[in-house]
Amino acid sequence: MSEKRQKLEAAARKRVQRAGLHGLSFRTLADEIGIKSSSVHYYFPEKSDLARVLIERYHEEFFTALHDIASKRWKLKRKLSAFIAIFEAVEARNELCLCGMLALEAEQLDADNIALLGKFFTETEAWLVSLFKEHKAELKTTIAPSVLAMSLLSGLEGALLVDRTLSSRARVKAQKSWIHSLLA
Amino acid sequence: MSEKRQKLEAAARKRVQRAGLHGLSFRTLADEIGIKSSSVHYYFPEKSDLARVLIERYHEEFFTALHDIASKRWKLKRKLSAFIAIFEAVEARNELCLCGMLALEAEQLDADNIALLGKFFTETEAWLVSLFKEHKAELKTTIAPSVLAMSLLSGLEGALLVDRTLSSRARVKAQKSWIHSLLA
DNA sequence: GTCTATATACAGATAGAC
DNA sequence: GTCTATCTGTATATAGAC
Repeated sequence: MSEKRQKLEAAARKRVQRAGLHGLSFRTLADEIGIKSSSVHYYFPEKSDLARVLIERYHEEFFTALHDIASKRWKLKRKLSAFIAIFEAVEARNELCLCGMLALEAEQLDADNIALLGKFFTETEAWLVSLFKEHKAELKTTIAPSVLAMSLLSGLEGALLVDRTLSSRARVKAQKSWIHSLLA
Repeated sequence: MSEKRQKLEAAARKRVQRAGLHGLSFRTLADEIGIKSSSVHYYFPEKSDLARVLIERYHEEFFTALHDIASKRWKLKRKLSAFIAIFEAVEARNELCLCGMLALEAEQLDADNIALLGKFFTETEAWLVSLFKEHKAELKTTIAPSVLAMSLLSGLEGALLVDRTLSSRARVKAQKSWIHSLLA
């Protein structure tokens, strides 16, 4: 992948995680990289092409991190902390989850991209479910793993959103202390 | 309040809860009501004025519902179900929480409106905290009421967002079953 | 690959007549 | 209160030269 393309993707992603897809324009994106907007169209013919690439790349990187965590010989508590740390890092950069942001803009996205978002969420939940099942002995709760997985992911996505309006990090922290209270 | 003004607010609110503030234009809003966009400016000089009114009205109605719930002689479980039902109703209309939607668009809002969003979230959490304290005996958990409150609200906001990409209602349901598992 | 130039559409907002 | 008309800005996208 060319250097320009990489710079474009990085700048676009940061902008989307802060201001949403509609908050990203080809003009300002081009300005930031030092080219003209018509040149951005050379790399991404339409805006939906750019959105698709951003989601796919985010998905890739996110699951690379998840696989890293899963491969470690750690206790459940530490693995979950590492998972939550991904969201803490996003929050520390004053950003939102790319897929969470785009989910809110679903009305403006095409069906393909919405499907990619759905895939991101269900696969993340599936990863959590397998984690909970693998470490079943370390969980002291009767809540079903799938409910736990959905609640944790929803909670983190919502926590980023609420915290943002208050310049706080308390809600992501709350998610962490809630989930930790269920561990042996 | 005039009838036109009321119609405008209702239509604007529905549109924002589906497509966000940027997905609402004075032109299409005017078309829907049967007036011209310049007439919309008569009621709401700038778009931020409309946003402010929408947040304030949503806040009002939301807390009217909360006060109704709090005044009932119900068990905690039933009160929490009624609270969650507010979000289920939003989801059933294929909408998002108005404040959750605007939180994602925070970058485009002015400071006053962001403050109103923060107020909505903290007051809702405070309401939940007082509810948990009032019904302390019905709670079988060591999790602090404030953590519980933040987790539940974040969870519901995030659940609406994730469910939307999957045309599902499973995540709001998961929030309900998670919180119910903590009740005596 | 990148540019200039432009087509086209739509946004928020205002002036001034009625 | 509502209109017509318009200003101004910005967006996506494309054509065609270099």
